[in-house]
Amino acid sequence: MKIQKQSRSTKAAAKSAGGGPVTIGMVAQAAGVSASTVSRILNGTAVVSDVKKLAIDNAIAELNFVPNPIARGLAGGRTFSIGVVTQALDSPFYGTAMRAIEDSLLPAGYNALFVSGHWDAKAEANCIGVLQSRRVDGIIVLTGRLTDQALKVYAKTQPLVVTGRTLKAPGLFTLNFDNFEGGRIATQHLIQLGHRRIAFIAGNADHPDATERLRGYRAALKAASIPFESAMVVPGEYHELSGLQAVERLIETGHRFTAIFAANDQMAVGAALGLQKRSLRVPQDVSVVGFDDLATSQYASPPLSSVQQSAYELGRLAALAMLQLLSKTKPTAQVPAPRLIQRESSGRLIS
Amino acid sequence: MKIQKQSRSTKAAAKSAGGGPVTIGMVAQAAGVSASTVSRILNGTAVVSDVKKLAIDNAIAELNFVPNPIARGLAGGRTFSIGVVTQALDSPFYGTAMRAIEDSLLPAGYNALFVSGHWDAKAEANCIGVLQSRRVDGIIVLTGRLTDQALKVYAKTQPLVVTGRTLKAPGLFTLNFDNFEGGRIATQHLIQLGHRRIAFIAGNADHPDATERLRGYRAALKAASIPFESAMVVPGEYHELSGLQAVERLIETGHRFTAIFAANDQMAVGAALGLQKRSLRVPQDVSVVGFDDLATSQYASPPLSSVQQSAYELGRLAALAMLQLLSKTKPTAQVPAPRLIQRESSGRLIS
DNA sequence: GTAAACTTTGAAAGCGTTTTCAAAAGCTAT
DNA sequence: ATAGCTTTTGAAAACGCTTTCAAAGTTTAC
Repeated sequence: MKIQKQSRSTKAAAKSAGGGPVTIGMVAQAAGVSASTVSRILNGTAVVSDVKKLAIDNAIAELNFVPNPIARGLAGGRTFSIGVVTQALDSPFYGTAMRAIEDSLLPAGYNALFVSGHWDAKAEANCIGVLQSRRVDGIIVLTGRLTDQALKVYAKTQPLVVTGRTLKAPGLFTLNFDNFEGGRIATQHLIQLGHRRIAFIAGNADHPDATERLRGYRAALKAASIPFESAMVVPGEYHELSGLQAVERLIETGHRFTAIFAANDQMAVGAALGLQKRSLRVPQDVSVVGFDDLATSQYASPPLSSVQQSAYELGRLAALAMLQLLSKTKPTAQVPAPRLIQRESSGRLIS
Repeated sequence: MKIQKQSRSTKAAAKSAGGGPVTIGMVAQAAGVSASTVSRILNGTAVVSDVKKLAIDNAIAELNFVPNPIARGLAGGRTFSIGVVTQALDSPFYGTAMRAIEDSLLPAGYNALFVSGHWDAKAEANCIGVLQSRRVDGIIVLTGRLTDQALKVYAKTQPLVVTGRTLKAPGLFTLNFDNFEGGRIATQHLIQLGHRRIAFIAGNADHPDATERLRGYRAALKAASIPFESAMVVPGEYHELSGLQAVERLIETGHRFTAIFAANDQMAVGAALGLQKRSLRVPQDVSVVGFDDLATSQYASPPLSSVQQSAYELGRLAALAMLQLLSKTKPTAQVPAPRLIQRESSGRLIS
């Protein structure tokens, strides 16, 4: 044993000279203590005498020591990384949420591992498998397709924060946006502008967000005693092209409408383009309202009225909740209520 | 030693019953070989007899064994993860590149670790530090602000793929887009449409992409014997707002122009909006051409003419080059040449 | 038939931490 | 002082893998 220690020290010294990574052993040696003690102050897992603490702090600073997260992960079971399952790495909405997550996690010493599930439950399960094999300390799922049941099972193994649904289970925290209310106020806004023939471009029916927004649309119509017409609802797929196609379909079927509410901004932008292609002016001929209030929507032509749903805030709160979950504090965050941002794409009905 | 082995086996058996993670030791035991041998076929580092290979393969399948990347990282020095330094997690252009990187890396058994440098050399250096501490096997830098010198130093430690510049060094591969040519053909396109008073909205001057695009603009003017006027060049910052502001400035200074070439699509979109706010129609009054051909640009109002620079292809090639670097093959990938995509935002000069 | 040269294999030593365990040291109360 | 606590500390084991080393087994060559 003595020999081993000797060899260790020699190697440590050699390494320090060579410039290789600094290890906890080297710090220990420099401070004249054992590695265990260094680990203890690193993790705050035990009290150490002030004099040693000082020596160690100095040694750490001097050697510029950074603990190796890989080794930490192996030994301690904590990797200080949080897995984030997003659906598309290039989504304008979730991109902002990812930025917020990174911004919030980094100061706490955590890294985010982003993987994308492509809106597919199986791919998502795969992602979670990858994240688990990488021993992430927790997982944030941005609005996926997994079943509530599956999520509850995952939550048993590690902290889980999920957006886009409401669910209660130990180790699980959900953050849900009031899509119903969002749909309602968007429609109400158009009604208040005098519109009564309001088309709705829906999202995928198997997407809970989408169905909630539709419900909001119907509720607003009902409140204004406007009869619901199923022909005014056309399916979309949350991207620009489907918004454009939806408008074509609406026009071709010959249904009159003076306003369009699209279930997200991307479809709203596509719809606006579709209208302009048919020489319909926005908002003089048709008003358009979107949903999400993407950063780019204020620069659309014309700038898009939309239901604000702050992706940044969503990401920030998700990260915060995860940190709380990890520190055994009960998260209580609440997503801000929907708010209508009126811009130039919606205007008073000109009869 | 015998005792230790005994205890290990016991624990392995217990774990297998308990449902905890399957380890290489458990596989070894099930197949009746040593852990070393299992490791060997896992990594293909040595020949093992067919009979044992079969037994091990079966055991792996049976136990559903997945090697622990953390342990692998510690022991072997390979983590099967590639760090990606992007500048903004929510950039439409780099988002697409990230998607391509993930798409290309996953099938090869690698994961991507995305971190963002926020267009700041210091933050970028920090990112690289984080990635290194996580022991990534290689780093892809998407067009950062670090100096060539710094990159060369990093390349000495681990494989490095960098986009947005041309550089030669061992362990370093660069992937550069011909921004000069892109700027040239965009301007040439406008000239061919009859425009002679073409404004240029530039990107940040400390961004090599931006200066190259400006050079291309000037070259095209020169080729057409159009004198360069510095008043026709206004600075921008690669986002929509700066494009809008640039147009305001151009109009306020009273310089006549019939076309605008913006150094990226986001500024072009902002510029189009700025023109429309002044009741200038695009393209009837002013033609607009962008750069990057973002996915959303075809849905702008009007759909934007732009210089295509495939972010997906860029990401794909970067990932591919990284895999080649890791397998000691010399990467040879080349970014496709710029191509002008003509849409409705640019039209013949109506005099 | 034996020496020399490979080939296949397992034991054991790492990789850089954390954590358990027990020893050492410092107190308190008798 | 001394027994009995509590606090601080270091040694060593553990995490799950890779890799080195050497032993055992197989060929090949004379």
